[in-house]
Amino acid sequence: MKIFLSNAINKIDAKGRISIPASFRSVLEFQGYPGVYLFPSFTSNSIDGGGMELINQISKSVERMQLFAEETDALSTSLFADTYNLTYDQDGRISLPENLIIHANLMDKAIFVGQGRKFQIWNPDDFEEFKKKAKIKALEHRNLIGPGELLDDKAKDKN
Amino acid sequence: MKIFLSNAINKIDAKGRISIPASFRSVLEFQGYPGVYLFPSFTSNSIDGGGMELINQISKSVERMQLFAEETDALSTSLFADTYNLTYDQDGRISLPENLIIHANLMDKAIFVGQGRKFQIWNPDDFEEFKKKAKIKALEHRNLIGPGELLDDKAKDKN
DNA sequence: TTGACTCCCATAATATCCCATGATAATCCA
DNA sequence: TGGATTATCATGGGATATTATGGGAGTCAA
Repeated sequence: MKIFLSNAINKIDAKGRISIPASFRSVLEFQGYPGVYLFPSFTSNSIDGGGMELINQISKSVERMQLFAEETDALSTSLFADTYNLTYDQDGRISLPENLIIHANLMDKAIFVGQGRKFQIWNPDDFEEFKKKAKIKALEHRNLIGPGELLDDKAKDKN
Repeated sequence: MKIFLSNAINKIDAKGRISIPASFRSVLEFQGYPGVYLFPSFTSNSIDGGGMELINQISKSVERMQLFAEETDALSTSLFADTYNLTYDQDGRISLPENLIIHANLMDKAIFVGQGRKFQIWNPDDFEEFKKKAKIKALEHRNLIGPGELLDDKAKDKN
């Protein structure tokens, strides 16, 4: 298995720990390192997460942009300053930094949502909200996906 | 054999397990991995299923998109958050996630329906219902099928 | 010493492994 | 050909492994 799939609601315990879903852990470990990279999402009140491959991809895109030094600094600061590299304990749990908990409005539960290359961590209630809108948006942008794959005839007919 | 053909009604046992038809399994394994990818159909109360080829196609489409954009998050959430990669036991059985059972209204039986590149899992009663309507629609559109062509996606895409 | 963080173990729920059985389909052979 | 023997398959169930989670005890730093 090599991409982040499915979703799971896990509990944040009294010590502030939360289990990373086992299937996500196996993706992280497949990428070569038993740790996770987390940072606040740019576009929503959620946490973006991924493994080595995601961080490498981000680094490369920054390099490719060939910006002036100060611009690169500014960009990489905003990208990496709030990025945390956390290792989980032998039971697969991490303690989320206060920073991220606030950004994602987390209380006693959080949902891990697979998004392929990366995943997100949401307050379950907020995510339900987002998911409804996401589905509508996804249908609007279905042309970005190859012809005839996922959204079958009925969806296409809505054009 | 390399595409999903024919159909079979199998039982969901007391533990929630169901056998994937042997002929489907051989297609999945032909694609290189003894596991199955399932997600709720966008357009009906059924489950879409396929193997590595299906998921690779989807992944590639999303990889081409911008990493940090609302549209990307929306689309990849819709595509991956409810997609499950299940491996079957040595008897060819899987346990369906609660999520999918609810979406497809499954009780104690389910029908696997081959659709070429992918397949669907239905509540058998719902599928009968759907089939009736599909047949009527097919008759209405029979003129769209050119000589010597089958009712596959290539033919349909000509719409 | 307090609080934050690990490490380790316990537990309950669930998922998976492994073997047995009955049914059906395929093969064989006189 | 037709009847018997084998395979293959779906399914049942006991045993085992995995997972999420709770909590005790140790470590470290301020």
